[in-house]
Amino acid sequence: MEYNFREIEANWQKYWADNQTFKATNNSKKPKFYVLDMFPYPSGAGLHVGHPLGYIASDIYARYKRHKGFNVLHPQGYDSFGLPAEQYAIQTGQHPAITTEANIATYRTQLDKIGFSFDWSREVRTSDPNYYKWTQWIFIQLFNSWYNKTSDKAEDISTLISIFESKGNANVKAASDDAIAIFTAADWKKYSEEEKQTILLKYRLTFLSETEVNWCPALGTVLANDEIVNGVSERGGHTVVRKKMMQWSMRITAYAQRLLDGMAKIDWPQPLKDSQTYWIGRSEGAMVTFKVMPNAISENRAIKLSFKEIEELKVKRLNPSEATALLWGKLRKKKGTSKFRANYTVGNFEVDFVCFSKNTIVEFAGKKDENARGQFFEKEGFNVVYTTLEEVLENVDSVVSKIDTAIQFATPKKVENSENVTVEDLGYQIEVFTTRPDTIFGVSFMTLAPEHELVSKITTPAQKAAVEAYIKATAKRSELERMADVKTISGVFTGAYALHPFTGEKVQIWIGDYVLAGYGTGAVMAVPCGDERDYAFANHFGIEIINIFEGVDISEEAFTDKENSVIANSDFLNGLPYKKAMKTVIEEIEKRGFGYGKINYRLRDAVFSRQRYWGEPFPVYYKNGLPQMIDKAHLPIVLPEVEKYLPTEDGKPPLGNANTWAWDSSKNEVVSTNLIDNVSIFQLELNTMPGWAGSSQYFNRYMDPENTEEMFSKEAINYWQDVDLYIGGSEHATGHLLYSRFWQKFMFDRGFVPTDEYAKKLINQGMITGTSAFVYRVEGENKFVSKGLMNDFKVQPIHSDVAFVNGSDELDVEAFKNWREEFKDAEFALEDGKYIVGREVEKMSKSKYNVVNPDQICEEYGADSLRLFEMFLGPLEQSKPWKTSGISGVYSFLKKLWKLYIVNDVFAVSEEEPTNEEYKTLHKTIKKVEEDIANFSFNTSVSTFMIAVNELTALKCNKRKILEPLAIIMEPYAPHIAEELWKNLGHTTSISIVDFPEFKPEYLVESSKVYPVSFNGKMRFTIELGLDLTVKEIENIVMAHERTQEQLQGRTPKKVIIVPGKIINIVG
RNA sequence: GCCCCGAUGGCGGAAUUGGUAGACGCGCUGGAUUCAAAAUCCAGUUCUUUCGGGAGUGUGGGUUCGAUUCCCACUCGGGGUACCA
Repeated sequence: MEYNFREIEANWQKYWADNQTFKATNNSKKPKFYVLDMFPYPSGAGLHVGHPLGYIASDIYARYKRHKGFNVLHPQGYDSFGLPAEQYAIQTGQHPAITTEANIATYRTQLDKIGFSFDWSREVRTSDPNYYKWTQWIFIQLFNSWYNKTSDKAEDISTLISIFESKGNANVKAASDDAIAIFTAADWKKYSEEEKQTILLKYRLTFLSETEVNWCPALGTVLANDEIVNGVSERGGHTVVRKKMMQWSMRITAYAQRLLDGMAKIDWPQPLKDSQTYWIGRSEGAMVTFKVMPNAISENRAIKLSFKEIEELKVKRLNPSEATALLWGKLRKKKGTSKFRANYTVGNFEVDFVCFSKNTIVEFAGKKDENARGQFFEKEGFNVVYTTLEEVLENVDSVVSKIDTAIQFATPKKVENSENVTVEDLGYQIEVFTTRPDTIFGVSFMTLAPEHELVSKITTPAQKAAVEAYIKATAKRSELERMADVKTISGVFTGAYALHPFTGEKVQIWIGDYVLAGYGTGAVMAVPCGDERDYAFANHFGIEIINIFEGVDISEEAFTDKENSVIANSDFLNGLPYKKAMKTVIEEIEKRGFGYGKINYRLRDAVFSRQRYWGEPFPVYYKNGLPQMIDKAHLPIVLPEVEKYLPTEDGKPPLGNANTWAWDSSKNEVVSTNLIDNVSIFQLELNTMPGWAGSSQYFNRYMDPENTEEMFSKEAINYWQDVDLYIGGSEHATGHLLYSRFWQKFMFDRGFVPTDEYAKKLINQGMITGTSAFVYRVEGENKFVSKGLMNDFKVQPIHSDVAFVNGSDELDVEAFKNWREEFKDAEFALEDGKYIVGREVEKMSKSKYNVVNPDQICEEYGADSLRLFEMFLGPLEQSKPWKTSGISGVYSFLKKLWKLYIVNDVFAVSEEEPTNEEYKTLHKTIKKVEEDIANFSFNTSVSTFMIAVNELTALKCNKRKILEPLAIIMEPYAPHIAEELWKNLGHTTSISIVDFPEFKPEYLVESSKVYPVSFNGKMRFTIELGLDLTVKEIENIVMAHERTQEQLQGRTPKKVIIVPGKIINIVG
């Protein structure tokens, strides 16, 4: 009776499928256990041996837990939306759904051959409308929510509306867009529905905003930071540029602190937690406001805007509302001193129209603004004309005449400064965020990002040309150039000064591209003595460097060791160490009112729109430019058919090609785009969702995947709760694994899920790399020399397919010759009659001809061998190279195991009582394997099995009481052979849920120990002694031993250390 | 630059709280079986040696009776991230 793995494995795979052996029920008396794998993206290349590594580990764990009496949920599915299928569609015209379906079929066949205990009845696919219905539903929930910082959780938008209705927004603490105008309850009630919606959009957890995005022209889409590698796209390696676009964003920043805090209660790998912590980038510090000194600018105030502002305002100007367009049509004709500008900024505020030479602002506010905005304009001496959109639409000419009257009487405001020069004080202020407010007395200059909105306003005439040239030069530099060249120090003085808030001294204001517009406020207070970049900048431009550290020499470099700093030369901070100084200075800043303590996060809100076809469509249509959610009852909004998968000619996303992509709001259905009338039929959103949308809650959908009424029932989520073990790659550290935590917290806040962390334990499996094979071609000849001879020639290494190479690195020359036409007639220089290849460990890839498929291995050695070998390779979390030749070890182990159950070529076990020695082997194996599974140390379990089988073979053990439990403990690792043995042992049901054998320590009790005897820590010989001996007795025996005397050569030992049961060490 | 992980025979790796370094397997060497091959089985396999031993876990130092394991400094390799104020 041979071990016929092909037959055995095919039979049991069929049995499991036919009997739904691994189907999990949503109610059981057993305790639950949820084992999850990161579901794969079904690529066209299929699986290579690296992919199943994590699945095998999780499968072992799941199978083990079934033996231990748990109701195990172990599902699998496909993350089936994504770029490759779409790229393929663009090239071939094949619908991505078709190629995806085919790829999934291949994956399924490959996975089935490995014998996983997945509950396939729960399969999900992110591209299935029945699945993405719920992705759309979550999107709507996010849209209908805001983050209340007071209750520190997401709440329904209705709670925000009721606050607005009763108190306005002045006291609302929310995660929201910056600079939302303050309004009262009365204001709110007067706002039109459109205005209300516009305001609410600034608070919603998913919101539309004009964001600077990573635009990849070659792919025609926006990419997230984690989709960009070294400045180019991860897929395809195309150039990426910055571009402004109207995009959906997710307010993940609202959860920054909770995402940090949550890590304390989850058992995830520390490096992964570290990288999330770094990505979130919490820094504690303070916001400090510096006043800009009044300048001697006498030019007109119609200062050119920075390019950032121009970009922003351009969009507004290009898409004016009807009323704005109408009024602008009139005002734009005014020239000279009556010249107006539309959508301009004054101070920190944006106004609808402004005429600087006449100090006149026109606002669509209806009435005078009593808040900061109105007060600022008043202080600045602006004359504000208030009008409304309705008024303009009704009678534009009367509004124009009102404005004419206003500018007739207006005069520019003049103020006196200390130097008695007539200047304009525009009340500009620069806000900075700093993590070192304790060093504020060391500030000797400030630097603004070139894109900072104040740059254009504060620059003096003398510096104007230089500043503009610098801004232009910076704008031209690509991200790549800026990244490649961080050492060059560049910047320009604006000519303006700020006032130091404590000392009142003049501080130069510079611009420099080392300050990033996108982080903090886009401005820094520069402390050269305490910051390397500030130091380099000051040094380069000859700016003063003030030393405010006690006993530190800063003549060569900045002193950045904050923990060991003591402040000096700083008024009330003198003598204080870092922490105390921080606390003191923040208190003082707050007391004096020019700043406050603040925690800043590096984490940005996540852009959620992709200009792609193959992704989830948004359940959104647009009415008067405002997004409207489609009711849950009408979901899913199914991805429309398009003729071309490329962006449209006018630059719209691929969905712009769809003919049937409009929403009929009365019939509640998707209709032809020709019918759009903006009355009841509207344009649907053209963007699709990013790759991480579908993967952010899939683990919860597995709990109740067939549910058509809810994403999952309350009963299901309350039963399964969360994932007990999650296995997948660490490459998702700052992508999927962060976004899914964010969504889970949101779902928790809104009461949909019972826990705010969805995975208690996470393991990152390491990568399996390939072992590439190289042949060496003599340059200019069609001749290959064996590895040992290559030094005698000038050779060029060429990848050979690893299939042609055996375990001894010997090349099958004939197979290689037949591989490609050009090698047919090649000459081969051998050594000892063999051609030896060179070997190198590289990532598995088609182009390196080092890919090994699991199917090949299953065909040749069987799934059980593959499973054992993948585990045997090394620690799960470590990356390790694959070498097929090694598999013969586990293969012959399985054959040996099989033979234990065979007597005279027939299946037979003896009912005889096992010997103590046989029991000892069994129980030490049980003990070790259970410990190994608990530690995810699957590689050592495989060794343990080998040792057990070797020992039992040596003992010629054929006893049921040993071999039956052995089959059970083998089952998680090698389920097919275990099932077959179990059946042959006379059982009629699957082995998969029988109880795991109980470990009995009494079989491992020893009466003696082979002690190592060391001299000065070096082991010299061993001696077997009874474990019941006392320390004194041991010492007497050892000291009397002839080998001891030999080692000591007459010396008396200084000390004898005896650890009973462990070692004996003689020092002397 | 910063953060993280790693380094043990020809190779993958083992040594769970500091206690016999190299388990288990591959490969290799020799042998048995065979007409031969495959398969299987047996023995050997860290280096070195004058066969008594001696050295040895990336390098240098430290703590300890004892260090692959703990501490300090460094070298090399892999991964992540990047002018974050």
